[in-house]
Amino acid sequence: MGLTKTEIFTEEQNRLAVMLKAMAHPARIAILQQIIKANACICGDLVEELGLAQATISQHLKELKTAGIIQGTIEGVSVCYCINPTVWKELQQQLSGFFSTYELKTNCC
Amino acid sequence: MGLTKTEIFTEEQNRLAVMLKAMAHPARIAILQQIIKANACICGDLVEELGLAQATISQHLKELKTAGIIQGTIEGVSVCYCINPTVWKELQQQLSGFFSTYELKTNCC
DNA sequence: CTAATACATCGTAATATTGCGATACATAAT
DNA sequence: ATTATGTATCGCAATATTACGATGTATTAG
Repeated sequence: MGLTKTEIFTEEQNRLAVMLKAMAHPARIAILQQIIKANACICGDLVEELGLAQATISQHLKELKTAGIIQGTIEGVSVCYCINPTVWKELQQQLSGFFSTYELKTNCC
Repeated sequence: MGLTKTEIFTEEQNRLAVMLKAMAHPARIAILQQIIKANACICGDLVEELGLAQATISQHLKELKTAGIIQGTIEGVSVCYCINPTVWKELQQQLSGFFSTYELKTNCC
C-alpha cells in the first residue's frame, strides 16, 4: 500500500489535510512567516534568509502554491510570492471551527 | 539526503511543524473530530466509524499521541483517548498568532 | 545576439509515510 | 488456568517527502 485512502473521507477533511500538510514543514513555516513579515512579496531573498539550496526553496514554494496557500506573479526577472487571501481565510475559518468545537466541552481522562 | 534540516530552524518553527504534521492527514482529522464530538473519550469505536483497519487506526492514534495532541488512559480492557488541553491551547495560540500577523497587512500581487 | 540573473524542473539518493495482516500483550470474564 | 476482548507492535510493500546538483528556461542588460 502506501497511499492515503482519500475516498473514505469527506471533501472538507481532505482539503484541510492538504493545506495543513503544505504548512507542516519548518521550512515552509519559515517561508510563510517571511512572506507575511515582508508584506511586499519576496522571492529569492528566501534562499539567503533560510539556509537551504535554491532548488529546495523553489520546491517548497511550489508545494505551498499547489495547495493554494500562496500565489506567485512574475515581476521582471524575479518572481513575487504572496499569501492567497481567499485560501488563507478559508484555512483560518476551517481551523477556528475546529478549535471552537472543543472549547465548549469539558475534558475527561 | 531526505531528512529535514531541523537544526536550521527555530524551536518554535519545528514544534509547530510537528503538530501540524500530526494533523495533516484526513484520517487523523477525522479521529480528532470524533474525539471532540464524542467529548467522552472514545477508543476502538474509531475503527468502526472510519473505514480503516485496527492496526492503521492504532498507528494514527500513536502519531497524534507522540505529537502530544491527544492523550490516552487505560480504562479496563480498552483505552480512552482525549485531547490534551495544554497542547491544544498551545497549538491554537501559535496558529492564531500566525494568522493575526497577516490580517494587519494589505496584500500585493 | 550574448551574457547575466532569477527561477523552475529533472534526476537521484536517503528517508519517511501509509496501510494492513499477523501476531504479541494486557485486562476481564469464566 | 483458559478464553475472550481491545490495543499495540512488527514486518512488509507501495508510495511520498526531502534535499540538492545539474540543467533548462525566461527576462533583462549590454
